[in-house]
Amino acid sequence: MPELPEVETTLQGISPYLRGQSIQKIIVRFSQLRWPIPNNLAAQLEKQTIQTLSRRGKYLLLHFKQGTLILHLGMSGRLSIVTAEIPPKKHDHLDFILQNKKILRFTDPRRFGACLWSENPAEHFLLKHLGVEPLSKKFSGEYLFKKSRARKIPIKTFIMNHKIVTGVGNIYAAESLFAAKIHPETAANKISLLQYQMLTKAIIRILKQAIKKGGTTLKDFLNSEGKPGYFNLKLKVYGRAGLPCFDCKKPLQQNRLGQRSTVFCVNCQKKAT
DNA sequence: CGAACGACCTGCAGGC
DNA sequence: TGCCTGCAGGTCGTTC
Repeated sequence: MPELPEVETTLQGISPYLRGQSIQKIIVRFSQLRWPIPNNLAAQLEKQTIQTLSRRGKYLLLHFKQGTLILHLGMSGRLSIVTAEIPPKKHDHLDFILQNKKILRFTDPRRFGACLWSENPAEHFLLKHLGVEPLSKKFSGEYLFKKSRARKIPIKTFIMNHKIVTGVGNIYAAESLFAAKIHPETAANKISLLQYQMLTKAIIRILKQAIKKGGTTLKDFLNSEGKPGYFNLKLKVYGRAGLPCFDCKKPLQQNRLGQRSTVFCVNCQKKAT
């Protein structure tokens, strides 16, 4: 489900309910996520106050006086704000019961998500090596150009590497490359500075637009209020293999690239040589 | 160092 | 209806 826009949508949805609230109780129903939820989480956080919230790439961060709770939604994770009348369902692994009686509920069928605690998040192994934020000033065509000179991997794999730039997943990588008219299999070091500048602009524009629309709902993404996002109405290539390209009307092709399905237009997206 | 790929896990669609 | 296969929004860890 979640790439950067979905995580950002989630952050914006839950923040008003969480900021300044203390945690009354934590219920862990199932702790085996990508990494086990720490045993001492409840002892650590009960009666403590969530001061602020933020996002780093696809990670959601809840900041407390003593440290930071790091949440990742994996492929199928979701956070919602519920009340005690709503009984937990099968994959509702974790509840944070707040002072205001609202509950922050973590749901994740595939359990690729994570919930970890760190007293020094900047040095945490999951966050330490993350690259630039695509919506920050550091993200530019020059940056990608420079980082890519020794890289022969396909450009799509390159921009999905979060040590380079964080938060660009399979949907938005495909959409951005279509917008920039770059073939997803082009070697990263064969792409010109000018093309990287176009690509950077496309990524920024598409991510911002997706956030504005509340993210992309394919099967099951719902925001924290249980409402879907509407960016899927704007998708031009993702999920459209075999259907006509919106620009040239030729059928879109689907290849497998770095173990991920990749849809593109052979006609509009040219490989650099 | 970079590249390729297996691994983690459930749910669902499609073929037989 | 049921069984089997393959695929799904992520990304770490291992191996070469």
